[in-house]
Amino acid sequence: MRTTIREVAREAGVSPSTVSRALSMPGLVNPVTRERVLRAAKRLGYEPNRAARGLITGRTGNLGLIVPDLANPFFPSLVKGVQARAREADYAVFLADSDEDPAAESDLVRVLAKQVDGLILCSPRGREEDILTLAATTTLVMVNRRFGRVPSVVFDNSDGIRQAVAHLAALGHTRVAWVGGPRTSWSNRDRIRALRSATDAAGMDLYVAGHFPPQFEGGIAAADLIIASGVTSVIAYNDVMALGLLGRLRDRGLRVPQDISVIGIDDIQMSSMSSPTLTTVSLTKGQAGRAAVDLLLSLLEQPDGVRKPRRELPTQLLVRASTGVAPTD
Amino acid sequence: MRTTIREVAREAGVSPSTVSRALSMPGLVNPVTRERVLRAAKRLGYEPNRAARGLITGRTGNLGLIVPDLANPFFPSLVKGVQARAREADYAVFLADSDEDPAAESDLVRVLAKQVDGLILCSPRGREEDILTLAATTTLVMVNRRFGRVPSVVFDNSDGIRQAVAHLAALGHTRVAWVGGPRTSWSNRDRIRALRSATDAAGMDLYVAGHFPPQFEGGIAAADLIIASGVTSVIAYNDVMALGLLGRLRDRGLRVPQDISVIGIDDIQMSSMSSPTLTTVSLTKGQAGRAAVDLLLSLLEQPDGVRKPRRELPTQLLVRASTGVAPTD
DNA sequence: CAGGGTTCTGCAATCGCTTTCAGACTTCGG
DNA sequence: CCGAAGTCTGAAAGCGATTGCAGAACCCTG
Repeated sequence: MRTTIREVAREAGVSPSTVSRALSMPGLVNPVTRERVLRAAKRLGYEPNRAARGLITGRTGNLGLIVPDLANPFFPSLVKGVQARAREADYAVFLADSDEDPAAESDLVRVLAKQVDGLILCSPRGREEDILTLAATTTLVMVNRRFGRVPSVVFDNSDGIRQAVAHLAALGHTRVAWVGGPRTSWSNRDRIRALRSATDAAGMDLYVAGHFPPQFEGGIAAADLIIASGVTSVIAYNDVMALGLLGRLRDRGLRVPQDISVIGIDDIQMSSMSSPTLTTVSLTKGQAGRAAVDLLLSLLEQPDGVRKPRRELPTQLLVRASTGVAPTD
Repeated sequence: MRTTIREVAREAGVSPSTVSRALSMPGLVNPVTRERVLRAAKRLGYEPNRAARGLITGRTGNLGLIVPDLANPFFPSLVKGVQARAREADYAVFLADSDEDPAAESDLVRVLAKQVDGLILCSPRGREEDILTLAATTTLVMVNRRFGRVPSVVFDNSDGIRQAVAHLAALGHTRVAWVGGPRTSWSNRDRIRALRSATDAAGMDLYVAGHFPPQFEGGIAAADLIIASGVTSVIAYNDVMALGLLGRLRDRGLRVPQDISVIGIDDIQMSSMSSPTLTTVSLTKGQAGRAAVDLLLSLLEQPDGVRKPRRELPTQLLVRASTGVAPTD
């Protein structure tokens, strides 16, 4: 049986109210009594029952985190960041994986929303209206997507991509291809927009190779188009796809980076282990998780008073072995 | 404001008790009234307050899942399995990542244990006594580790490793090396034991290359030892290490599998994407997650009545490109 | 039609905590 | 030395659900 507040009260020779106050609003209680209460609590190993507290305060002390696919190495890092920051703030985290299924996602959200104080949502493709409805009833922060007045944490894709393009230009490349992710993904749209303006500014030719699933297979599927297009460099929607690309390019007999340079986005662990190691736009995924929690918590404290409910995190090009000077033909 | 049971009661023209019963113990209530209640509930979008329910029933409807490192690709798969199965059973999952730190882990456990009905613990290196203490106060299932009477879900390492050794033997190998994981890891001990008996039975020489961190770097670090040992085949503690090994072997100028065959354990996504693709002992990680939840739930239902609180999941050698016939010198 | 048994429903207690309100005790200025 | 202000503490009322108990209504049998 767990010890309750009454037992602590009895042990300390005070009333339950005093125990409650001693624990959660010190200063309202005489230092001497408080000390006595605290000692009694420790002696009995007392931990307040969160359900009971939540029942009356209306807060659960829990956060919800919804990701589309934990198998995508981008997300574990994010989750770790969320985890760590939430723990520091004494919140526990409910994790749900929607398996890339928007329908499952809204179910999840509905169930989860009741049990948490706030929600962190990575839903690159969920319908905007669904999200707006949700935002109206729950405190929520979106990650990797931005629209309307919904609080969000995103990466500065433009800057990272600008760096990538500058890098390629410096290496003498004039033709670059884009291997696109899902058509409906916000990041994908954001990134290609950034890429367009960067290549325009640099006077480079851009070849866009449609939309592919954001997985290894997507990169494989794109490779032959890329080869046929005759570009000397390619930027992929994410690292996993870039790795797929790398594999298929090699199978087709091309050498990276001598024949073609490849850049990814994300900086997942594996990208420093591939051969060649992958040049990539590094995203601070853990920080994004922490930032999302921070934003969420401040939103919870002052529902309207948050001056800037949008955070944009810096990105950084990481040059590794998959990019080199453009082939001279 | 959320709708409460009283409002539903009023809407349906019955008492709160009846609403409660209609929802959670149908059969105890007249079909006609029940129908009326259900419609009222749906109309009002009623969802029972879990905290309130938990307060009286003593159950939270939550499960806790503690993993050592979400960045290790083994775990996301496990988490997904747990997730999915828990959701089916209408449980939500608290996830905590201990960052491979046993101290942090026990804190986590303490906090989490209060908020869940049961705990799934992946703690390959936690102290046995800590776990026993925990098991005494909480319903818990361990994954990937077995000792005492603590309920557990593990993989049949012996069988997988036997398959791997048989495969190597069939290819003509007579000398095999083991690249070990953490000294204190239960799986590591279990696997090397299995390997010893398999190589003995097959009359093969076994070279054990100490202990390495279970990461890519660990595999890299082991590679030179392996080369120096003169074996023609090697089995690594896990896929990530095997991939590290692959990288370093290539850098050293060895061809896989012509000069040396490499086998991993886990079957992480990346192992089918490497070059060469990795032969590996495949573990059904998702199933393990589901099995852990199943076991936990049955334990919760009948604390003592579970006939076999240990599950062992099958393993299967997956032959890919990193193994080939032994070099003839 | 009386009496016993079912079936269904409502009342009220309760889970463990927070919080309002009022009372008890101090302190202090006049 | 009295009253006002200030400081602590306790009693009690909930939060929103579940559930034991008892009463009401109905069924059936003899």
